[in-house]
Amino acid sequence: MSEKSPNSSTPCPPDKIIFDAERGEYICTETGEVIEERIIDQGPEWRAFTPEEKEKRSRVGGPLNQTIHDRGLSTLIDWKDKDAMGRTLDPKKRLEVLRWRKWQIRARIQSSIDRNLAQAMNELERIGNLLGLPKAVKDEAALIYRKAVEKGLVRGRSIESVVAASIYAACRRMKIARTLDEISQFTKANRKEVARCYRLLLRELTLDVPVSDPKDYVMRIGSLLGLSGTTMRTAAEILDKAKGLGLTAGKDPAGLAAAAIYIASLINEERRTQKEIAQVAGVTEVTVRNRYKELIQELKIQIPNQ
DNA sequence: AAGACGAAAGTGGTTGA
DNA sequence: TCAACAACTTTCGTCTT
Repeated sequence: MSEKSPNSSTPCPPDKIIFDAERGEYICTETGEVIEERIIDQGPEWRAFTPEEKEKRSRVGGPLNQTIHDRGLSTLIDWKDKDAMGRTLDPKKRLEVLRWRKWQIRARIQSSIDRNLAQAMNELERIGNLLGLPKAVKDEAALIYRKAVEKGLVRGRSIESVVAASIYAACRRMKIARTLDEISQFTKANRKEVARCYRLLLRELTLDVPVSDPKDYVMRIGSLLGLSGTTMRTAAEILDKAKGLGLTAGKDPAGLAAAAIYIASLINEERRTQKEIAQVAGVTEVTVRNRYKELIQELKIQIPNQ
């Protein structure tokens, strides 16, 4: 699916390629092109300053960032000063229980953010992969989510829905066209909830997100339908003109893109049915038809028959 | 038989009082 | 908080290829 390969045909002088260890990508300093991503860092994920430390931390078991999740089975120490049989505890025992409680609460607070993040990253990775998102988008989403956790926005909301909202926000910012429906499809949370979280993120984190452009959808819809570059370019031109005439305001960008694709497919004799296009665009045929009708009318586009 | 078209009623979200 | 409203969906009947 990905066209990116380490030895792609694009000329990029070897001395211009640098390795970005943070992101795990090889990047060309000339063009900014990502040569290869998902490089596995073979080194340890910790630093040791003394030989003893190194000895102590040698790797056994999984990596440090594995998800640690208590599955809701963590022990709770009751606030009542009774033992399991319901008897009142003697004063000495009481003090001891008090210490346990304090210790436990502290440990939980300290690890709660980490645990939350670990679970969220798991979830993010899962959804991101199902949607086929590039690493850069997942990173952006992770960053947004982390900020949300730090601001305490996740409290009272499900991790899943906030993760989904972060992904949506990241997609919007990176101009990767994905609808809310597509993203919430892989989540237990419904679209409404994800949308609400998304708006919350925008407001609380003051993310600036560019207005979604129907042209962003053209590429994806086009390639999903196996259309030629010419057709996609035609569709983009149609959308540009439509924008100039102010036809795009308040309309579903996916629907507009679908209609533009439909028209372009007719012009370039790569005909696809309205149903096919509507399906991959995530709108109905009716919407495609309505946009189509508006576009050819307002732009005075002639469809060559046959 | 499948696709295109359009009308009518229903739905969820935004806006403005 | 509620009602009006625009955009979109669902459903269905008709016409065209």
